[in-house]
Amino acid sequence: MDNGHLSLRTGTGRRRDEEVGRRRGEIKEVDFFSAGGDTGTRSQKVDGGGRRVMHGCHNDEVHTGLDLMTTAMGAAGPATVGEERAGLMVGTEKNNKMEAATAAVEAKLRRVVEENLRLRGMLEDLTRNYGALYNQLHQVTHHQQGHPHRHHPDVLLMNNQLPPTLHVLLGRTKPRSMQSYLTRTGAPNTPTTTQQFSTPMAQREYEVVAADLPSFSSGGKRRTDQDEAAALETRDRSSEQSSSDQLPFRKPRVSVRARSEAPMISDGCQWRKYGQKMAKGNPCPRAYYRCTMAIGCPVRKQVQRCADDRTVLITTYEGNHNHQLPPQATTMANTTSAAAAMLLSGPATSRDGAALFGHPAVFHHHQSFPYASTVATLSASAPFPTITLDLTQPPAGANGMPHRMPSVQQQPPAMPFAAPPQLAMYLQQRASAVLPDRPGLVLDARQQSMMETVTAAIAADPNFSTALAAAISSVMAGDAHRQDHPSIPRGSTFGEGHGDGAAGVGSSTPADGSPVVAASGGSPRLATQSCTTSIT
DNA sequence: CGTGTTTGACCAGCGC
DNA sequence: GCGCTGGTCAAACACG
Repeated sequence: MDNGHLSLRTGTGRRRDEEVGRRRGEIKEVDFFSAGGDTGTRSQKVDGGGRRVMHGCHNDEVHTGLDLMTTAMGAAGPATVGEERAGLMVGTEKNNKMEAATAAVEAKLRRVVEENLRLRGMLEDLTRNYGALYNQLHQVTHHQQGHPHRHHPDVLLMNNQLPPTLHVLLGRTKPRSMQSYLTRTGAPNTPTTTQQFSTPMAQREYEVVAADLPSFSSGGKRRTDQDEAAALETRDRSSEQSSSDQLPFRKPRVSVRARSEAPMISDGCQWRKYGQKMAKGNPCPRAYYRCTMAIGCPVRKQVQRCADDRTVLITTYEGNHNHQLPPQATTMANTTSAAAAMLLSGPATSRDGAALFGHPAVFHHHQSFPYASTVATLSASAPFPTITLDLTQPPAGANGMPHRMPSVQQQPPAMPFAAPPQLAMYLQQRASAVLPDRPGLVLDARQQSMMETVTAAIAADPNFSTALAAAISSVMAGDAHRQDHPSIPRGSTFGEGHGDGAAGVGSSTPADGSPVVAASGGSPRLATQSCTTSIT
């Protein structure tokens, strides 16, 4: 890339640059990446006298030609016939010179356009290679460090590319578990898997999933003999299966960052606290809950305040509910599923995602779905993928996202729950639009599993779902979408739209009195009290 | 008394 | 092998 600049800035063009720069202090760089046809136009500047001055390489001739014409036909016109004849002869000679100069300039322009295209190709290659290398570095870093949650490189990457409202993070949450997984699943007996991890694009080959295997297994302990036997049986069975349908011990996780003073976000399910631990690197304890809406429901969640910002509540869900969710959540379940499908259908979720990145069609997808690339880049990197929904940041255009309006800073209005069907339809349409050449998009098992987790974790509560929907919609649709569906808020920070957890219960509590509050059992007060003491 | 929380202990995995 | 850490269990406790 630099070569292009250097080679094209040498010679007369560079001298003229320097000259002009001395006189006016103007731009010395040439935009090589503007549209090929208007390269010359883009490099023109208007000097103080209104004349066009050409900057950059090979423009001297252009400037000369134009000046010849303007001076010949301009202010110093012929005064007499003789002078006119002489002028015509002179003009013919000048026309010939001008044509020659024009031809030379055109030839040079063609060369420059070709060079421009070549440089653009180089830039794209470099971009792709950088992305691939970054991911490799990321993977290596995570193998070497044991604290993926802290200053996650994915988050840094996303912060460069995503609107702040919704960070969809599909990354490994526990690197060491990969080794564990490989060990448990008999990696030595599955050379394909290990080889995949050692290849340059290894992170895209983590096609190990667990759709139908035990939805939740503790990394912990105290298994009964039956459990152990079942686990061993599962292991044996898994080792016999292809690597594309196994991840027997962990479900994908959904982590939600929400700014709330409440001790726990309302997600519509009933939870029973079964433990609390001090986690390393965080003065706030981590509370462990399991779903009690149905006997044997494997869903667990962890609730912890962010160490850096105590107002941020991090809730991590794991596992899939084995029971029906509240009916009012069905619509949003579809919505989140559609959103997850689209998020997970990013270009790099394919095995050759890096190669696809530069594909024109995919590039088009990036334009229409700006963070798909990020999702894709990260989606295949984890055996224990985690979707992180960051609802703590205002969906403002502070990061310069062009599709945002200043008004998004406004507090979102209470969202009518009638909106989600529209959003669901929209999301599903968008999911199709993202990959038009893959109309029958089929998620792999891991993606499907993650989708289920997303749905199960989020779908239960209208308020939570609304906030999530607002975040997703604001990111994906921008203001254009809001014009179509003005009832959808421009974004919502969970907990702000309906007050704190306790206060927010009223608006969402069903008439039948069934608990919608984030609580264990039917005692909201107890739950609040408990959580207040446990999450401080 | 039933239900849910608290909290210390236990266990497994991992790194050194 | 040892220590650290995350995750879970279960007895003790609190509350309605």
